[in-house]
Amino acid sequence: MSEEEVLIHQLFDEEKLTDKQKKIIVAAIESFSEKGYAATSTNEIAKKAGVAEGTIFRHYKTKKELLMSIVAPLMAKMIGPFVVNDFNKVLDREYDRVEDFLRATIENRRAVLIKLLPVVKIMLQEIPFQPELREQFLEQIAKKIFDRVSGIIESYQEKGQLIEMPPESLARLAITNILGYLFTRYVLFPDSHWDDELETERTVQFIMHGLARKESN
Amino acid sequence: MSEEEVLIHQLFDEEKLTDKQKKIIVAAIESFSEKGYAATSTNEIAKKAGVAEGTIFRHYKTKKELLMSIVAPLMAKMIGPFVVNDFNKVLDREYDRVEDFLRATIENRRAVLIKLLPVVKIMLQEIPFQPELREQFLEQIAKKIFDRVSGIIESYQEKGQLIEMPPESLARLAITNILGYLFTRYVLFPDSHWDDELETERTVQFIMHGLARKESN
Amino acid sequence: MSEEEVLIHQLFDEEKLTDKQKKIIVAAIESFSEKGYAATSTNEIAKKAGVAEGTIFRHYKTKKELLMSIVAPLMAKMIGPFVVNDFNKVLDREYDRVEDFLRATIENRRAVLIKLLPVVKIMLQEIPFQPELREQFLEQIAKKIFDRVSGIIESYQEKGQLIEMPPESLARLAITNILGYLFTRYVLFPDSHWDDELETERTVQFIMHGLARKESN
Amino acid sequence: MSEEEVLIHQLFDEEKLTDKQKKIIVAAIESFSEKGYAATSTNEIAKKAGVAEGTIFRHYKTKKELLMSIVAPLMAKMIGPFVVNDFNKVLDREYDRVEDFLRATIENRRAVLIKLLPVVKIMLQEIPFQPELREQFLEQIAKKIFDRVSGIIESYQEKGQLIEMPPESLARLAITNILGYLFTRYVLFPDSHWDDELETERTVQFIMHGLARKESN
DNA sequence: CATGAATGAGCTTTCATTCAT
DNA sequence: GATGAATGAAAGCTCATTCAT
Repeated sequence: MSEEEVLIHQLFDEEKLTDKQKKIIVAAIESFSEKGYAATSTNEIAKKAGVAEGTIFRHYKTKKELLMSIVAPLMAKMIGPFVVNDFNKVLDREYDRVEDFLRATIENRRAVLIKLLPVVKIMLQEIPFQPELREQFLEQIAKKIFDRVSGIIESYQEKGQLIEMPPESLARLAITNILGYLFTRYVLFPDSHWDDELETERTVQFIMHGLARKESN
Repeated sequence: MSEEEVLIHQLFDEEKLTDKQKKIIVAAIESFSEKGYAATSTNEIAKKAGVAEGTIFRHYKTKKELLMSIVAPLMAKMIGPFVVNDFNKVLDREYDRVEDFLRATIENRRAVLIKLLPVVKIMLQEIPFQPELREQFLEQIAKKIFDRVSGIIESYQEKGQLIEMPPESLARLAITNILGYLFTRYVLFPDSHWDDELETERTVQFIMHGLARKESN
Repeated sequence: MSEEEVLIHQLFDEEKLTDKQKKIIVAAIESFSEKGYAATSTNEIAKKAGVAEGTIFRHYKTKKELLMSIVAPLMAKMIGPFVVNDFNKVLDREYDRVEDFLRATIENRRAVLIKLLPVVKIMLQEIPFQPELREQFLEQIAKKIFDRVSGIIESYQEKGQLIEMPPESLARLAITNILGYLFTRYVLFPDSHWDDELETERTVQFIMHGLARKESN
Repeated sequence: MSEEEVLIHQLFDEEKLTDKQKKIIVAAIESFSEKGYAATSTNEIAKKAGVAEGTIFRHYKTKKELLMSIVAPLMAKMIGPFVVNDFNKVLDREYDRVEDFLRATIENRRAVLIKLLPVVKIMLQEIPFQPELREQFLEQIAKKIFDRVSGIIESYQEKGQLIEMPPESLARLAITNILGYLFTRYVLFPDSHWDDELETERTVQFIMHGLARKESN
């Protein structure tokens, strides 16, 4: 299975797509992520996909609908692991210590990010300009993840592993660092040399203990 | 002085702009940040600025040149405080403790960000698509800031205030958190209720000590 | 078949043109020859052709490509009769005397000129400004015709019918007179009264004997 | 006096032109002859002339008026030698033989053509598209020259030097050959190697005796 | 289903011309 | 007289979308 087919498969696992549809999606993802949604013409997508321009509009009423059909499944994917019903309990059992939970989360999100990187780029680019997308993202994705993470954090607080601070603030800080790390690693400087394991560990340790030297240690 | 004039003044302090040019710049910033560069037509900018479309092209040979004339000065502004020659020494004296340095830096960058927020949005949006911008940003801005912050961190490490870790990693973590905070505060959720002083303090404390509860306390 | 269809057929005999394409070509020829290439707008051509402006650019990437698509086949037509492989031999047999060859050539070129007159005008107008056209014309058309005519002249010289003079100079003089005649007749003063047969004969006689009165006759 | 000043002086001998006006004229001639009237912008002329665009329109109400102000004096120049009142008599006396008259005319027109070549090009280019120019040229220039040449020819006919044929036809043939020669020499192939004296002589001999070999010689 | 020619609104840019300075 | 900023119409060209085949 080629890399593109993996991407398609990741995004549209259950949906039935014709062969041409897949080609259109792949071409659109490539062009949108390279040049931006507004700067990509449907003609260009059609050529890259090897289909007639009319074929695009047979499957997607408008260019925007094509965009949405790409980005929407990504949102579902992103929220996925956090909305499994008994996520908390599972986590509680699986990861006794916050560090382990963080490490696992980073690895988990990293896997998704790498595979879907172009689609993630498209989503981030278009969120500011597509109110529909923005709303969907903020209320359905960001909020849910945020709430769930807050819940998890609370449970760790109850176990006395985390400092006393409103869980929302802790969630913000934790999420910022995980996403900041992945963003720096894969979007800003993908070409630098990275020792992933080491840098992950540093990020985890930083989240836990900050960067102040402990005098008494 | 209106808010717009402040923005213009902040960006183009030394440059001499005609009245029409200012109007064009203000209109372009507004439209670009609202709808994106590619989705904004020069016709729209002209109307909003109250000038003829031809007037835009008298001052800026192309639409892209107009974009660049807006974003380039921002870059200079961003890098400004970090390239003052003896920044390190000043800081060493002024801020004995890392916390104070962090707090001051957050406040300092916050001021710039608030005033130039729309331009910052434009820059972030277009960096992925304008290779010229991207290169300028990465090599001239990001790298310089990164190096300078690394230097500052080293000096605090030498004073024994920071943990032993490659300064570059520490710099990444610190910058991520400051920008992540400002981004969340002003770009993602500008409309939420924020207790700025408190949240700044939390961010600083987090950077210093992480979010693990200290057993010995 | 209308006059326009004849023109189109003459130029694009083997090519397959859609109906709209034919209309565009006809309209472009008309406008270009009347107002000149640079002074004709694509909007005007579209209106005259009864198609949308976009349709023009679907078939021809640029306005210049439209021009070239009109003029290029003319060049092929012009060179046509001179590049038939065994042209010389045929001529040798067919026209024993130079006079007969001249007369036949004038009639032959006249027929092409009349049918394609507007296109000829366009070509002559644009040769000085389109380097591509100029080069193509000089090297591929003018040179070939010139060489072939020189060859023919040489064969008549060998038969003792023409004076001793470098064939190139003779060719220049002969061609100048034939084209000069046709140009005067059809381009400069098409509306004067012309006795074509008589004037052709005069031209032929002039080319042969000049305009000096033969004292000894 | 530079080459440009010579050109200006040749065209506008008696007129009083300001320094800026001269620069405008020179720049316009250069651009018009290189790119064509319609394809030359006033902005381009202004830049090449080193004046403000407004200055052009201070001297010439429209772009077309600028064109006319360049081409009109050329027409006067062209007709010049032919309208001197007693041209015929002078010629009769000066050039007893037709050959000498032809030779002198070629040399005379050659001098004008070389100096004013760019302006001649402009005129030839624009005659088909500027009705005003066309009319002026045909009725005032071509006709007058034609008539005068016909007259001269008649006088040579009366002296028994030229064959019996309507003088208009003879005039057409003679003019065609002189212009055809000069056009080939200076416009079509200015860069070829030319032995001017020899080629002139050949042209004269051809006009006189044609290119048929005289059996009795 | 798929095509691709056709559309016409809209795009960026250029133009000749005006006019306050 | 000279300037050059300003104009807005018009230029060449692109676009998302439609529809007959």
